[in-house]
Amino acid sequence: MENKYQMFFPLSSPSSSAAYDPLTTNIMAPTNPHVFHNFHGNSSNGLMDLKTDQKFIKKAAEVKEPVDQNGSFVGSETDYPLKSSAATDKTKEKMIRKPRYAFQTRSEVDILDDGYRWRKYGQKAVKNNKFPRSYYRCTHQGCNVKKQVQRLSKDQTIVVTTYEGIHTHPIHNPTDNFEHILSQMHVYTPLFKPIHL
DNA sequence: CGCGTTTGACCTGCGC
DNA sequence: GCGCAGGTCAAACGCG
Repeated sequence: MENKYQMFFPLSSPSSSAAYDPLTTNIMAPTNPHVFHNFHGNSSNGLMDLKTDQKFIKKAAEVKEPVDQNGSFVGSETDYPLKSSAATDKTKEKMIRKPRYAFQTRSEVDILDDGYRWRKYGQKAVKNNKFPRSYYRCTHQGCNVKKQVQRLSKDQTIVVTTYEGIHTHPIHNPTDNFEHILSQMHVYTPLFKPIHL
């Protein structure tokens, strides 16, 4: 299988402000692929360095489309209960806010092998999109990380992957991890300006 | 047999 | 209140 991915790194600001409250959207600009190496959990790195003092985020704003119209990476925080039936007023206040990161890759395959083991737990048809969205959960015991994978209706060569949560364990297969993928990846950054020009 | 996928049902939030 | 859409569950099924 060919492992050629094109990644859409963060752009400046979303072109459409309708669904993007700047308070709910974290634009990240990794200067090198190593920020992804710590995807399993170090909040001190660039990728995980998110705002933690945000107010309650309206769900509609965060879930709609994690990616802007230019096809860029955005991240946002989400907060909703694992099982919404338990979401009383009090539990809502205590709901764990999980960081959520979305990015696009140009790939022929839907599933990017990032080194973790995922178990698919659902698939849903998405409105205005002829491609279904797949829901995955990390199979590692005690790790509650989820991800959603979806192809863009506009451009079916683009795969949108949304990670939710932080891995609490090492990568399952270090020889085929996300960094490895990145090393094979074509960086597609039309508006992204590297630090060293 | 264990693990992962499929898929319909179910639940909840939101907009009207 | 109702309908829609997103997200999750869980039984059935497939595969190695």
